Amino acid sequence: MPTASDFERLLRGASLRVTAPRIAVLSAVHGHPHADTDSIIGVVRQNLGAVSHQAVYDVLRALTGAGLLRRIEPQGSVARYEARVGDNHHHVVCRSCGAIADVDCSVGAAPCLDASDDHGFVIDEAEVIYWGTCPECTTAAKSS
Amino acid sequence: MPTASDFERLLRGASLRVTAPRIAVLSAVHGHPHADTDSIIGVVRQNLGAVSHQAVYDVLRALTGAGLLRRIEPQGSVARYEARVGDNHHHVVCRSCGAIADVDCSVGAAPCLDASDDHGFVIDEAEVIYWGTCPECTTAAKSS
DNA sequence: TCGTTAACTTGACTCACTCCAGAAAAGACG
DNA sequence: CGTCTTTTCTGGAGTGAGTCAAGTTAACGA
Repeated sequence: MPTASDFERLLRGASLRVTAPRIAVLSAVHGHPHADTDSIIGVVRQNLGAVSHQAVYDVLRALTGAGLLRRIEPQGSVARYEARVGDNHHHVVCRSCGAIADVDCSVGAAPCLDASDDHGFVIDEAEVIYWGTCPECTTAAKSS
Repeated sequence: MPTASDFERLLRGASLRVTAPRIAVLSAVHGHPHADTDSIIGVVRQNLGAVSHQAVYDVLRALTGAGLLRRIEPQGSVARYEARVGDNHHHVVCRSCGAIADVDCSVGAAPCLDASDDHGFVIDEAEVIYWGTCPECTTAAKSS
């Protein structure tokens, strides 16, 4: 778990101003991967007291734009954020409870980066989402 | 392009009642792949006259549930529907204009279906979204 | 043709997210 | 340190895709 000064360095590295809400948001996302915006707001408020939801939305967008955070939004779910960036990992989503887990790239590096027929598109990223059932829900389904 | 009776057969095959709105929605999605809900409502109304948006939402959900349609919703876009189902194809999305194109599975069959570490999840589907720039936007960017 | 049950209509409502204008704070520069 | 400029934060109103609920209508099997 990085410290506040680590986050400060991150922000400065991205030439972003260092503010308490930003540190708090970074910290919240590091501590709660795949949290939705609402939970993040909750965590930030626990640490800082009153912070407008607007500020959190702003910060999340700024940090996402700067590449410090990654935004993921599986179907049927609200936007979620995570702090693991730059390592091209993917996600498994539970169809039943919506839980999300990280998955590293399966087939070596950049498995599916080449589409068979790209229609002339210039492709720069392949995003993979695995759909399935998480251990808890699998167990629950069996026992019912 | 399938005919109305083809759609009727599809519906009966899924043990769904055959109604005008359903035929119209199926037809609209076949004719306009990757259309968003609003456009679908527009097309359906052109063919049928007044249809409540609720009905279209309902039909879309019923047909998606029955596997007759597939719902896709890339980040930052509203839900879109397409009629190609069961052939495990994927999509390229243009970052700039949001255009969507179909892409067949690149690496033979079910390329990325196995995650390296599945955290105990039972995975049944891998969804791949390629992000890039479509030909039009690439050209536009160059000439500017 | 009749009854059951699924589907459709209408209209209100929710909720994530955005827009706006003004106040406040951060960083730059002398 | 003090001032100036720029960016960020606050609070509140607004937007829009999608959902809920109750009542009516129509499909389809008997």
